[in-house]
Amino acid sequence: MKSPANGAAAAVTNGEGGEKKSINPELWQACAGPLVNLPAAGTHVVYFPQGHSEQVAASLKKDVNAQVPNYPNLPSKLLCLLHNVTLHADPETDEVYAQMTLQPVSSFDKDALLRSDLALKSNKPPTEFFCKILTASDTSTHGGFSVPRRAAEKTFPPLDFSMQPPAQELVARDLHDNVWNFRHIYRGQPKRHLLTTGWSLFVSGKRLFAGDSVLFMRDEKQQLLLGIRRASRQPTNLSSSVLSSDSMHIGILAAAAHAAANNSPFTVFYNPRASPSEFVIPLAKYYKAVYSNQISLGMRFRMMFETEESGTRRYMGTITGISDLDPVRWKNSQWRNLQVGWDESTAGERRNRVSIWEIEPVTAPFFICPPFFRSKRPRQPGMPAYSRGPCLGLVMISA
Amino acid sequence: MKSPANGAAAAVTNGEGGEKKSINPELWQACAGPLVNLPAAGTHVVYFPQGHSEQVAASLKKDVNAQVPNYPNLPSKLLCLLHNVTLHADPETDEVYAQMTLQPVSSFDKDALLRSDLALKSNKPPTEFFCKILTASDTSTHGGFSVPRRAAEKTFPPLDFSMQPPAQELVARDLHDNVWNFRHIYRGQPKRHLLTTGWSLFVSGKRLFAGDSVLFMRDEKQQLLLGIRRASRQPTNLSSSVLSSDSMHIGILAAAAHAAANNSPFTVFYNPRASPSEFVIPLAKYYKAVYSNQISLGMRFRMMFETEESGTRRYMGTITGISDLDPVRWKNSQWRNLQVGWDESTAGERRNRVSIWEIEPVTAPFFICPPFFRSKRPRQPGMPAYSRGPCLGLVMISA
DNA sequence: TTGTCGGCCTAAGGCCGACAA
DNA sequence: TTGTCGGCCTTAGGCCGACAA
Repeated sequence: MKSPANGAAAAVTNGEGGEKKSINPELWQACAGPLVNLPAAGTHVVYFPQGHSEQVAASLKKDVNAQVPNYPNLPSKLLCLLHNVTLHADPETDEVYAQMTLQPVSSFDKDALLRSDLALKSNKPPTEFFCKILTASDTSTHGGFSVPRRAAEKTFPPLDFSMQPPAQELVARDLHDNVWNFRHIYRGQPKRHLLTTGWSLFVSGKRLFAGDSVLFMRDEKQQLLLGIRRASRQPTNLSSSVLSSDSMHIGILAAAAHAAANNSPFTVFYNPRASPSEFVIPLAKYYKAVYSNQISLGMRFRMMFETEESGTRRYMGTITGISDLDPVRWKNSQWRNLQVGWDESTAGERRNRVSIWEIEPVTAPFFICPPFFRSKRPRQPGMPAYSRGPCLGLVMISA
Repeated sequence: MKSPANGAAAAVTNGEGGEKKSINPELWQACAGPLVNLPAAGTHVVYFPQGHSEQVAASLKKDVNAQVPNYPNLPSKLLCLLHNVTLHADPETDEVYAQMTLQPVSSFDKDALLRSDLALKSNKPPTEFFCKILTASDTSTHGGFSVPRRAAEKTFPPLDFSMQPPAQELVARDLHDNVWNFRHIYRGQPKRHLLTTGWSLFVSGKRLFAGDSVLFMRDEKQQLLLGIRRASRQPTNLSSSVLSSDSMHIGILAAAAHAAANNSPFTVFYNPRASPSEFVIPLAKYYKAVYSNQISLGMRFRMMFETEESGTRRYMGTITGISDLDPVRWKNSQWRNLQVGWDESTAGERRNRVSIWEIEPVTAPFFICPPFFRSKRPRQPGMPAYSRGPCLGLVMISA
């Protein structure tokens, strides 16, 4: 739990048994976005096959409602021990994703909950970086890259201003540890920071277009790191030539069902920029949300969203309904079972369904010493059904 | 069964519900290679999940022996009705593949066998085309494409030799119906055919390298068609960021098992250049092989292979063993259960295991009126077990 | 017959400050 | 502060026949 970036081991695997290079966890996190929070290896998590299926659907631009058979023996959530987390980046597109090895377990004890909670709280603050959305000028072959002033001053090594014009060579490494060289110069009238020589090689090599983002940061050795984020939400339906989308959906469910039936480990890939929501939730986060928040119609809440330029901001909303997202296949599932409306009319693109662990209720702030640290079943009967009922199946036993 | 290219419907789908453009079946076939023979829609086939699994493994450069659970209820072969065949090409790589909708059936009648046999025989001879492996000069930015003399004379529109030098504009369409323009000129000392202007755009657009192949053909309207074949056998493990390879293998098997249990349709993708062998076999082809060929150790046979430049040639070999490829998961499977040796020492790269329908026995040539057109079980007990036993499950009933 | 090279010309790449949003 | 443009120079692209495999 003390390894970098939420306990995730960082590795790139070039195919089976291929050479492994380490991926910088801070750079991975920066590329993944400020809302992504991977659970720590060795802790307990709650896995939602429904959300996993959604990610596949999103990756394929396909409807979830494919010809997928029902798996009546597969519950809508699985309590799992997270054995392993490795960070990856697609060698072609630099798309970041994480591989997690999960093992279903039938129960957890107080200690597991404490460890999960501790891991959540021990998250390092994210490393500082700067992120710029590329303009038409940045990506044109005609010129170089215009570096925002503050970004250059904060992230790049200082220039020697006795030179005329001040300039230096920058060396930056990407997620695959590939080296990129840039000429950094401070010139023009008015003066500004520019990357010239080497920049267009980077743009064409990564196939960047206006609207995509580039980000720079420095690691603990002060070395420059370089990541990208693509704007184009167009799902790369590359895999379609190998496997039908039906088979993929079935594969997800069958793998989880098989693992659940045998309590055997299974592997999932989480792609933060492809998926609308995380589907492997730290146990403590899940538990706090379900047992601390009393959900009711009309309830007010806040929720974090990512802004352009990789910032975050909260939006206010109201719970307008509580119902199953898929009443046929996933009855009584907590996966995005809250229907919501948003305060701001510009919030049209925001999702109209969320899960309880994604929101912060405004009426009932979270207390430092929540009731769930009592042993056994923390709540008595008589509470609202939606905050308790679906929790059946997550059995906490005394240590 | 009279539609072009073995009854396959030709379509490109750009994602779910996207615009559909037709794929030229002759061009698809030329890109797929001379050995590929798709079964006709509406006929019966035998589907081998084991072979399907091999294709996924090959696409991922992964071992088949992943953490895939056993599916004891899934037989090693499924008799299916082939509802639908559509031809596709990956929009990124031009990789060709076919999508087939299969429905497991429990039995077939004489008529089904006859229809399958008829479809096999009604295959049109493949359209003529020329295929050239690109040289370093062809792909360098320094020059154009050197067209083999015969190819230019056979496939391109004739030049006007009164011009000095003789030249023309060529317009060719690729699998996606994209148009490529080339200047075709006959010049130099000695004289030769060249493609100049437009060629390098094509090379960079398709990301071609020396060793890849390009092929030209003309359709029935005398329009020029243009396809590519990549040399690089490096599997594009693109899909790895979406689905773990375990889930893919499980998905294949679970989809087939579910369909088999319910006699419901399912969809498979067949990628001729990724897969070592076809895994959807026309019923008649399977039946002839299994019931006409008496396999024994030491038996001599011939087998077709694809040469460079898209030709075919036969190699001679000897059966050296008969055994299960995977005795644990696929017991008594006919999938590549023949161990073979090859006459030519240069045959080192050829497979050491084949399936019975892939070979032509030298000792027992196929007769025009084989015994399997008799109704009911065509052979009596007492025949070698390997040519009969595994056929259980394919039940032919009288019409 | 066709792959590669040197010569030569041209179009695209790429560095610059001007200017304005 | 920074996005886009015109000016101007450099480099890589690309067309040619020579030559040899």
